[in-house]
Amino acid sequence: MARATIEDVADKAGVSVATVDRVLNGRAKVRPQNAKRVEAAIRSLNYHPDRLAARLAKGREYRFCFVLPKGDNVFMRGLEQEISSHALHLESERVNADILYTDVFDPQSLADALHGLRGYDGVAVVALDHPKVREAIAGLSERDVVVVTLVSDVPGSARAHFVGIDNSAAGRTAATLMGRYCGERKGSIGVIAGSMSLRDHAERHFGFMQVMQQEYRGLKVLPVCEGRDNANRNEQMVATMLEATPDLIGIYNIGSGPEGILAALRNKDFSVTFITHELNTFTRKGLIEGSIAVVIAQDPGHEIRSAMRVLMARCDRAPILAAMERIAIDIYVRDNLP
Amino acid sequence: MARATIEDVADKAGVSVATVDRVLNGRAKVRPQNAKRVEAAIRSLNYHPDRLAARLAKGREYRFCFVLPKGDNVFMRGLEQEISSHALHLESERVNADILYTDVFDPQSLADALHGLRGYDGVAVVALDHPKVREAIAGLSERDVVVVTLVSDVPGSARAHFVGIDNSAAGRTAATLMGRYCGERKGSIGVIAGSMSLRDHAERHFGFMQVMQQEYRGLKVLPVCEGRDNANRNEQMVATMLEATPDLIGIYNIGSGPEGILAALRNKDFSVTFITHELNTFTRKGLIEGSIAVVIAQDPGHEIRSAMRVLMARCDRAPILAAMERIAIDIYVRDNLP
DNA sequence: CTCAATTTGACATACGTCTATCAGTTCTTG
DNA sequence: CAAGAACTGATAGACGTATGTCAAATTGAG
Repeated sequence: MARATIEDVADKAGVSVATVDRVLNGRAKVRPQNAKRVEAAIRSLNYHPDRLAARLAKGREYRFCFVLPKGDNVFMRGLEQEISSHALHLESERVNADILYTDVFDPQSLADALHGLRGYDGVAVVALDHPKVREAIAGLSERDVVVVTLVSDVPGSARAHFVGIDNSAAGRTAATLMGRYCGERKGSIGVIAGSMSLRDHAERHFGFMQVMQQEYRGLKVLPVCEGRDNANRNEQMVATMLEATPDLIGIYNIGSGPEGILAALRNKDFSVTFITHELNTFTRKGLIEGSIAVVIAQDPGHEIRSAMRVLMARCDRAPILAAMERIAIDIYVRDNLP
Repeated sequence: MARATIEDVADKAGVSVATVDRVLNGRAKVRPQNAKRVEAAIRSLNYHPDRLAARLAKGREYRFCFVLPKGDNVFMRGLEQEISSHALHLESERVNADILYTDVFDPQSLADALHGLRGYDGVAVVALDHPKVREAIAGLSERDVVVVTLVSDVPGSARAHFVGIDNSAAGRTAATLMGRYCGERKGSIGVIAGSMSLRDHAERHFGFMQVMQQEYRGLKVLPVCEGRDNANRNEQMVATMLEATPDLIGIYNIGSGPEGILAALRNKDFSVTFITHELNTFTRKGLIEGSIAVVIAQDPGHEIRSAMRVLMARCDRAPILAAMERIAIDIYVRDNLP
């Protein structure tokens, strides 16, 4: 048998389609007795409104805004590219996606940007975990704007969903691989981060330390060096580190700017196990030539598509499919590159 | 401005909507001169038919059939489960998915099953690479049934698409991780497969050997043991192997039945690096307790969703988004389990 | 039992496309 | 240049839902 329509429901419940519609969309008062019968009919026919028809009828346009950090962070630029290429693909789904750039490191300007957004049905934001930002998210939410956090979460805020990975698990993953790759060898492990005030960096570091301390006591983890995700600073820091630490056998790069670290390691003949995050031209090349042992990544394409799907579903008050929206912690070695 | 409709195109081209429709859907002959003008109008307005409206109007029902091996292979049962749970989810997309079970190891019965399919718009098949199967796929294709191969490909056949991973790359990935995990240690590596006549197993073995021979000469790879994916046989084979090979330091399990291998390794105190395929209750538990070092996997949920999307797109003659349909070779360690 | 308030039903229009029909126009061909 | 063939336009109905209007039915209060 074909799908049930709203008319079937009306027949079954012995009321008119108008009344079914009133129940479904809370359009007007319906006597409880009738509402009950409608609901029973819906259940017994397993009726679900046809989303296609509903969207067509509503002529709804989804207006979304993606709020991204400006700057030359390769990963963020990748996200940006995915957004534009998807907005194109989604034109047939009536999705309009704008991109707004803000300063990553300044909670106030991010909060201001969020407060200034008008006319959007949904907002996806690469957020900073700060009270001002949390409050801005609450503000949007109150105005019925669906908010999802992207890549970096603001736990406990009014966001409807977080699209991204568990960063402390990512850090633990890095540690396990570092420990296993180093095997029986003993020595020091250097850790480079962008800034420990970035929640994702701090979380990765936390997870990394947790596993290293519990399971790989033979490896001595050096204090974090903060390079602000800048390749030149990273290069300099690693060069210094190499001089000061003759027994350095591994480096974990928590943030961006791996090319600086690679430059500093150039003449170490791949003897230092280097684990870093995110897949891009530099890290891809590093994996292939052997200078990078492992890359831990999240798929920006998946994240953008997931954010769009979640925003759309939330706007329609439709359920989402958890398994489909889970963002994986991807491990790449030379041989499983996409 | 809002999306262009078929009417806008008709106006712009100075013809009627009927003519535009004839051009779009090849419904009847249109004078070349008019066809040109319509196409120009489509381009200049960047017109794309609204898929929602089109689907609604066509009232199209997609009828798909998934052809899976019968038996108790955990991975296949996982696929099955994903199909049913998705068919449910896709009821709102008008997708009907049946499942047909066949004998994996018999090309003739698979070919017969394929020949016997009637009334489907699309077929997804976990195939065997055999001339009879290839011919059966060609037959379906001629009757305008879209065929995609799932998990195991039939290269050079008339299938429209392959949904699955590159198995020789998966084997290489396993080898790289095995080599790195073993580090400086020297010793023997055991390899267990279901059957080398299964294309995916043979390919994984090929990739594994390729990397081991080129890069990890210190490790001696033993000849493949074929256990028909049976846990008991696997257990027995590994027990024998352990006795005969005192320097065994790693096992690569190409196929299914890891629980047998785990049983045989029980009292080895995790000193053997065990790498196996696919995520399930056994391998998940093994990763957590430490008896399995790495699991190489493909996401069955993703594969089913991808197969459905590809089938739908091909039926509509719509393009697919390659990046979205790429199935990744997933690497799991204890810390990045979903 | 009456009157007003509340609830309901029937119907119309719209969303953008598909499909079909039929009369009307333009083109071929002899 | 007439007859037939090839093409085109106008229009209608369908898909399943949303939304609005208005009259009819039901209810509750007094």
